[in-house]
Amino acid sequence: MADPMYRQIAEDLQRRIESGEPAPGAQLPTELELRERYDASRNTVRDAIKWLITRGLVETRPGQGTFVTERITPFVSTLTGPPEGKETYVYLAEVVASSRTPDMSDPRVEMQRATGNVASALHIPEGTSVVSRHQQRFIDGTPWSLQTSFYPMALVEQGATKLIQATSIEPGTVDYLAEKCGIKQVGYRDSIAVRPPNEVEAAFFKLPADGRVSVFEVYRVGFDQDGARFRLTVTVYPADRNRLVAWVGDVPAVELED
Amino acid sequence: MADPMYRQIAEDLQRRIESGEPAPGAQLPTELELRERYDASRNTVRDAIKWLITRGLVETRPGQGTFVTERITPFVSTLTGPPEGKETYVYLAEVVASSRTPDMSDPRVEMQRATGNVASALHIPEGTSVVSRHQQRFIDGTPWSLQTSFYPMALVEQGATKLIQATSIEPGTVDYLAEKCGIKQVGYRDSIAVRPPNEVEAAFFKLPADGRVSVFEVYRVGFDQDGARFRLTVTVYPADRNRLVAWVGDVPAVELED
DNA sequence: GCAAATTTGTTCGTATGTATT
DNA sequence: CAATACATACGAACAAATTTG
Repeated sequence: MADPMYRQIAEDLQRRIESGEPAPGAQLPTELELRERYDASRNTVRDAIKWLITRGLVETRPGQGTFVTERITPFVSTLTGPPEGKETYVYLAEVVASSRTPDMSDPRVEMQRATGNVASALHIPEGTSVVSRHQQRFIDGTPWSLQTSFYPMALVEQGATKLIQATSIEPGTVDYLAEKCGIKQVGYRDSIAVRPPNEVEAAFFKLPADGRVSVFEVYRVGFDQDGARFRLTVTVYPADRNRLVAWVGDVPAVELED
Repeated sequence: MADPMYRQIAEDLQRRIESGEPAPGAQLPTELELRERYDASRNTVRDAIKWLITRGLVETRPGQGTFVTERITPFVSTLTGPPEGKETYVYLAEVVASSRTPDMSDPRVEMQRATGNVASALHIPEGTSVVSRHQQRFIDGTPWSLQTSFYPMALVEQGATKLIQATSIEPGTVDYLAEKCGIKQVGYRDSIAVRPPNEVEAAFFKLPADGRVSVFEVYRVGFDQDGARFRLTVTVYPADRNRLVAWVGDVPAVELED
């Protein structure tokens, strides 16, 4: 008398899937067939399938059936780079092979008052005016990440007026701020957390509506030559198709591996 | 005619929880009470609660009720440090306050043949003999991470015999290998992924059995002065109570914030 | 383009088991 | 031991999405 029946069914299916039969992409027997095979009710079979869904082993498509999930070759983003560097580097099998590059939408620019998270990350009082620049980023058409950068409004007053224009800043915001305000980024710090996606994120990344796939949330704070914080960038990556890399010291170039 | 009823119930409850009523830790009305409030069946109410569980908003305790989950103050681990550095640094509110330190079990040492992941990370052929050293790590009694390091058996043959003893190597394995084999770690690379926990991990970290809370998996490969890979460390952290930090360039010491 | 068949999604009702107080 | 509350399991019906004829 060990596990409940739905767990036993789920574990039997899991063993079969992990042994490669049915293979990734292939369809499982229908709920009615499984009901007969395991001599259980359809609801119990559905509980077993739900358990497998939560673990990412299968996915269901209404009107079609239940399928073994296929492994995605992940995008690899490197967090570490030159302190004065512009953006996060990305390596991925397809990019390397076909020299495709990330693509991003024009920014949506908003004036906001700094709320708790933003204020404490930038070390400014809550309610301080900030500019937020929000972009959707794609790789080869696939939604890759959502990025929002926050800058104190004071920078705009110091001449960095492009910050409040809804166009990309070339060759990069860090260079632009150095030129306009004399702010040089001498370092940055990333803080990485994992959480379930909100509705906007789930829709953009086309994540399953059940909130099973979580997202990486990377807070990057930029420091200038005076040790002051002048920029916060929050980047959200779906955890099912992304991998982050950080390195220290003397290491060879990144290849693709585990 | 928008969402199904269980979603509407879930979203109503979510709004209430996010507005702070009921507060974290407090109990929700029982399933039977909710059944009456929303004029739905108990099963539909349970579907709504399942949806909230998946998103980490509530948890159920058999015989007691359904409760709003409490936020955990996370452990913060810093990935970046000196290349020749020994271990990952940890900062956390309680540790800083009461100067508590991480605590780890004696290693479980095994001789293994390198499988796919290990072999490709260490750039050795599959089947090569390796030593694995597995440790459980706690902070103030709380399960914090599971760590397994893999070393090519060749290092043992070169004199690093402590690798196959089931005791901690003080002051650190990196120092020990420098002394015994002349291998100096000049850099390392971390690769961070997120996945659902396996059964061992779920049990050790006391994660909910439904696989909802995922884990960080950090692969750290150490490189020596010849650019060769001599060590792979795989560390697994439960994502609900951990946060990773990486920094580049000149940044002030870490404080606790978002 | 439409209708039928197939398959999963939602909702109800009911009964019994198990954990906690 | 009894009461309470969640967990599991069954059966049934209809809805919604998709494919097929």
